[in-house]
Amino acid sequence: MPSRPDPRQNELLRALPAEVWKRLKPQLELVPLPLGDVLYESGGKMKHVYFPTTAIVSLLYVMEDGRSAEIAVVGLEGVVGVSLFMGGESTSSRALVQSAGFAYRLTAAILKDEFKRAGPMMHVLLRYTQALITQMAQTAVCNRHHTVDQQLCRWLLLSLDRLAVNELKMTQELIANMLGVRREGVTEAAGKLQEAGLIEYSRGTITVLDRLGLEKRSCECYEVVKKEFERLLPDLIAK
Amino acid sequence: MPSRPDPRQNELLRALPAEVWKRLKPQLELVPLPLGDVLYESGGKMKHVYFPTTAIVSLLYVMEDGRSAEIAVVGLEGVVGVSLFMGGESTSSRALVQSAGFAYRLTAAILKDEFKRAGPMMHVLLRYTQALITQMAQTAVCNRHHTVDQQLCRWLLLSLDRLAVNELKMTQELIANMLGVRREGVTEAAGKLQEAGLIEYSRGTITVLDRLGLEKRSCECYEVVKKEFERLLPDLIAK
DNA sequence: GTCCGTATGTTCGATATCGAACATACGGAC
DNA sequence: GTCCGTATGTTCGATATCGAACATACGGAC
Repeated sequence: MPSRPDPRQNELLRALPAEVWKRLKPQLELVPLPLGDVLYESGGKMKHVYFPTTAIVSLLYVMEDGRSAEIAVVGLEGVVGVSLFMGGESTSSRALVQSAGFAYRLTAAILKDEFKRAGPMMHVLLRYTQALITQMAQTAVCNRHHTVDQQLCRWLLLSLDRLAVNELKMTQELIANMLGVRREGVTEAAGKLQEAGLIEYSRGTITVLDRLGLEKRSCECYEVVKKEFERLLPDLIAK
Repeated sequence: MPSRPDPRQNELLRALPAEVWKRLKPQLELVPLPLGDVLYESGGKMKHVYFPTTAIVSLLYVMEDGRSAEIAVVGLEGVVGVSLFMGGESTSSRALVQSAGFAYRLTAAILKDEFKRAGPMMHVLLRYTQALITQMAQTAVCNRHHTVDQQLCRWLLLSLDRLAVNELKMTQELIANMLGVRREGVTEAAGKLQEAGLIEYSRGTITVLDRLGLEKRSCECYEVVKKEFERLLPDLIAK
């Protein structure tokens, strides 16, 4: 893990005006997020919201029979725990650390107080939630219509966008759980991508060699989500 | 279509305290929503939000190749156009009238003004959005793991919950578009349900005979979504 | 350097869904 | 009552994914 990161690496925190930032900065608590850590369990009460800087967190739904599927992925562009300020206190999904790193967190009480001011923080959070909704909707469509090959490309790209490096610490088994397919399916799809020279992998590490190539092989879902984030988030500061 | 309905049939409007209601009531415009009407097109600018009373609206994503999938369904328990107050102004999905009826609408400007007061209306809308997020997440998982048979049950139940009657005006072709599967798949699944005595249908009308039976055949997804709505929405008024 | 746990690779039959083509029959318009 | 558009029914080969079983081989611990 890298050394103590700047909280402002998180795009939402960076978007806050100085006045708000001054108020919140002392309340932020740095937490290391090791791979596999569970930030929220389905149905559990949320005590914090997390603003990742170098970590990536998957929002994962686990079914009664143990099968699972990723609903969305959150990195430095977002926040984990939107249901806290939306009013639910809990979600029906699990928040799982997909890539180790750091995050800053705020307690539920402090976040809700700040949200209630109905100022810049609220606007930033709501706008991000809107982008998250798009990602979830796109996941639903992608699950319905696209092949494992395409989905793997989409997934790699979405993860990559939330990291500073082009290397993912991830086994095929874990990716399979995220995509909600068999491990063998991922092996096959990843094999094709490696053969095509787009990625390289071995035992828990995937290196992306040709990002553009991945984008070409991916379904439209990646582009749609990315563009929506770009549309909603760049002018955060102006709000 | 039934005669002029009471706007308070819509659960979100009903949840508003008298003071807010007095302010908004004169601004509400009754609109008939005929089957197949498109309230928003993907990417289009939203001019209104719609509070259905007797109509049902599908949030549908249409892909480049024309294939589609439903992301969520909205009826008297909700509102169409959450991205308007979330900050996006538009969504990447289409809002399609799935069952004819009525809705009341507010202009974007009036809704945003009311939202900005950060009062009961805001809380009601955010809480509903949280429930909508659950529905979308569940759709993603359901698309990944469940059979067409199960999904048809889930879909019928979700639609039924948003209607006053146990009869749906819907062709199998349209249901197929919603579920994102072939029409033949729906014919087969519906055939099984009819044979089992759970539903009865002919040329664009589906009557549910045995609701409990449908629930038994459905995947867990229906229950999860329903319970989350019940958890989030009954205490709306207390907020 | 060796061993062993675990990540990755391969194969095969089963199954759900697809895509296309065509058949049937309901029910409103006339 | 007849006609015809359209909703529903049926069949068949193709394909993606599943589920299970087993093989291979990397790389850290010792």
